[in-house]
Order: sequence, then structure tokens, then C-alpha cells
Amino acid sequence: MPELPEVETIGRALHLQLVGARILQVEVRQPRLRRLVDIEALVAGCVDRRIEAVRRRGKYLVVELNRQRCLVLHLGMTGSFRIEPAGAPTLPHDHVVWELDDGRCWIFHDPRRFGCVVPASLSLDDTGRRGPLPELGPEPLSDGFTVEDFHRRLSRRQAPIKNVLLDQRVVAGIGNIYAGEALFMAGINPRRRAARIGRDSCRRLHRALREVLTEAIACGGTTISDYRSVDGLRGRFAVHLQVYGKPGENCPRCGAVAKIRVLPMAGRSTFYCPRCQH
DNA sequence: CTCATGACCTGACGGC
DNA sequence: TGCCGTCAGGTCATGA
Repeated sequence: MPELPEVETIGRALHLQLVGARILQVEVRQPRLRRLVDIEALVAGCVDRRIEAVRRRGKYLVVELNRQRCLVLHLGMTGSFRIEPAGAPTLPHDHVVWELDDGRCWIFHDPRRFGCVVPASLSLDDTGRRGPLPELGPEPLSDGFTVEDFHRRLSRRQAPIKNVLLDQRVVAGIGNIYAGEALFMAGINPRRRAARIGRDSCRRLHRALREVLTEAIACGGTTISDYRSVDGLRGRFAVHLQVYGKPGENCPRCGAVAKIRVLPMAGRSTFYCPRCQH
């Protein structure tokens, strides 16, 4: 579910809520997430440590703990966090519960169990990666994401641009919704081979990605059904979506001239306007 | 290396 | 009402 704006929203909320708290204990109710939770390592990595920061990298969250440890978290499709008073009743699919020293507990909830909770040592390698994060491309909202570098990366790929945008090694944090929205904004057909995106189109796509992600973060993300931030609030970007989830509707740019179409690409639904996107 | 496909899970929804 | 197929915001392993 969550893409960069949703993970950013959740990460900011967790940072505000958790920094300064000390973890008294951690309970793993269901270790069988996408990667099996190593309970021993999680307990050793968490208990009696203070939470110092929560940061985002791509769609991952890194919770920094004192004494050089961290937690690497991913929300998969349906992961969420909430914070409750200690002893509050838990729900089905509450898989990990951290008890804090201030009378609250922090809960990881994930019905589909595509998320992960991985304890790691807090160390930077020479590429700036933390712990067991996979190889990730540049942060699209950072200065390190330049048109030149983006164009170079695209020029090596023969796959459709839509699929390449979903490759986290090319640029980090883009998922199905924002890939489709950015391609619409940039007027690029999702089936276009990435290597055949010219300099001008690449510049438009670069700008579109930054614009859509920035606006979505300002809205607290996009809620289609499940997604909620830590406080339980919905993201408000859904009303700004131009094409995602709107097959058969009039294109918002060319009006009634063309209808939005949907086609499967790499197993995911892709929405686009056949008239406006080339 | 690149690329496409299916697997991993649960729940919601529509058709019959 | 209930059963079945399909679909869902993500990643990862596998084989061509």
C-alpha cells in the first residue's frame, strides 16, 4: 500500500510520538512476516534502548536506537502503526508490540503480512545505506536526484517506463499510484521504453515526480481503502488523483475526447490517457 | 546483467 | 445467504 508520501507521513508521526521513549520490552505475536522475525535479535536490539530518531529511506523506515542499533521497518501493502496506552486491547493482525517506559505501547499491524521488522546495527556503509536495506536509488525529493542522473539510469533500460519507475534501484519510493500519476502529468505513455525517453520528456517526468510526491506528502498521502497514519487519519490526496483508479472516466486534460484506460503491466493495473500520453 | 512472471498473505467486492 | 473468482498501494526468487 504505502508509497513514499504515505511512509513519509507515518515516519514523521512516529518521530514526533516516539523520540525519547525507552523500550521496556517487545512482544512478537506473529513472527511470520515477509521475512521471519528473528525474535532473539529483536529483543536484544530493542530492550532497554532509547528511540532517538525515525527516518525514511525509500519506502523503508529506520528507527534509530541508542548504542548503535536500529530497526528497519517496511509496511508492505497493508502495514500500519498505532500507539495506545499500555494494556489496551490488541486486534487481530497486531504482530509486534513494543512496550514503552511512558505507559504507552507501539503496535505494528499488518493483515497481509508483507511488511517486515528487522533489527540491525546502526552503521552507514560507504553508499550511505543503513543496516540491511536493499540497494535503493536516489531519494526523488533530494538534491541527489538530478535530471542528468535520472536520464542516464533510464537510458540503460529497455523495459516500459512504468515498470522501470517501480524498480526501487532506479529511484526510491515510487509505487503504482504515483508512477501512473507522474507519467500522466508528464504526458508519457506508460509503455514507452525507458531508454527511448528523450531529454525533454525526462525533465518533465523528473519534475512531475517531485511535484506529485511533494503535493501528496502535504496531503498526508493517499487513502484508497486501508492506509491510515499513526493517528488513524486518512490521507487526503485521493481527491487530487488524475488517472489512478478511474478507468472509463473522461481524461481530466483532454476532457471528453478520450477516456482513461487501464492495462495490466508487470501484473499491476496501469491507468493512462491514450490521447495525452505518448 | 535485464526482464517477465508467479509467490507470498488476507480481506473486500461483485456475480451467480 | 454463501461460494467463487478477482483484485489490492510491495518485494523477492526464479528462469529465460
